[in-house]
Amino acid sequence: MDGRDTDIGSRLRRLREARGISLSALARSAGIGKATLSGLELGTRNPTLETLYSVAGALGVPLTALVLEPGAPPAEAVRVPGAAVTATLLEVFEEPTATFELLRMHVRPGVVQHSPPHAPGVTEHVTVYAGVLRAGPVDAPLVAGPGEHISWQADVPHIYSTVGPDEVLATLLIRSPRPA
Amino acid sequence: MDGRDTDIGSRLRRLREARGISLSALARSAGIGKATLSGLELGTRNPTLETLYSVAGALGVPLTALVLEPGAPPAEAVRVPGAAVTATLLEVFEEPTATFELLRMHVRPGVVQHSPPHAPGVTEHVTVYAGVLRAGPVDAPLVAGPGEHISWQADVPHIYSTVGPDEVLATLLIRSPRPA
DNA sequence: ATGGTTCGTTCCGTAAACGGAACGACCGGG
DNA sequence: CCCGGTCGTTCCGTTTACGGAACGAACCAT
Repeated sequence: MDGRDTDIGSRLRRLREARGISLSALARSAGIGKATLSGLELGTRNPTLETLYSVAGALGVPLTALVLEPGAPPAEAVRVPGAAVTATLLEVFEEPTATFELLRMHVRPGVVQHSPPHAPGVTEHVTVYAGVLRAGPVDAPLVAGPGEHISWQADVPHIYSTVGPDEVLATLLIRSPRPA
Repeated sequence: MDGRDTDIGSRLRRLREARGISLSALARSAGIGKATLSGLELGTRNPTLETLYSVAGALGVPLTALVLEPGAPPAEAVRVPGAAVTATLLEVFEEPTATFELLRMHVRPGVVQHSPPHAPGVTEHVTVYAGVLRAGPVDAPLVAGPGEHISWQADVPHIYSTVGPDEVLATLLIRSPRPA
């Protein structure tokens, strides 16, 4: 019953420590008591919605960042039946010279996904979060582990697959130059 | 102060009535009191996280469906007073070994943003969409143009600034290793 | 009419989330 | 050594969210 609260507690503590601010300081800027924040991070409290809004606001994150459910399926998932890759479009940027699509990408192990060539000049940029990804042109694929970033020209046939048994989680950025 | 609660209340009532179930029935299946649910829908209560989980579960919706405004503007921008950088959190990834925060970042020209060091091991990864960005450790900043990607260790003081008169648009990925 | 059912709200005692204060631990500076 | 400061936790009185019960209203069948 308190498992979820503990989840939120540890997630909250990591978010706070990632910013390098103290518990006292965060409590102060959030306008809540240190006891409240401490108990929240330790999972010994069942926070009120108002409290959650306060800390989320002080951290500068949306409330959903604190209450993210691990098992919740992403609503916008684009799933090609039987394919290795599932992608969720995060945002699209329309720039004068190009269009950018930022996606979150899952790659299931054991399958090699072939992708047809895109329009000329299109490049793909992947930042790997988890697992090891092998991706790129079919004749010259690249490999990237957690935290690494790879790019390639996508106007030729290219592939996505995992290296090893683990699922790959990454962000995929597709840059499509605007036809002049 | 209760504006947000009212928001959740009316959204909850809509979700319930869309399913054609009564307040009493939902309270029963959620295992909470009718008084609690009534007050929640009317916006006269400040619900506990546990209560929200119960209701969301009984409705068969993720918790974010109650908390997130579907048509809400991306009003999560984090603005440091008088600073050059405005960032919007796109997503948070919780991995066994690290936490990733993916942000969309704007950098205004003409100002140099100084950022204090983060926790040890934190790295930042930027993919530039538009403009030219100069960022990284204060003593060794990196430069990236559109489509380019740079990374650096963020556990030392670092800066963000533009090169040239144009605003910079980029994605910022912050990787915070989980303390072992 | 009348009894039985369910509706959503309000009342109320209890459990617990809240903030302030005190605590020991830790850290430079004098 | 001994401060003054900050750290995160714990203690404690106050506030309040909780569920059970009671309420009036609406509805239906007899």
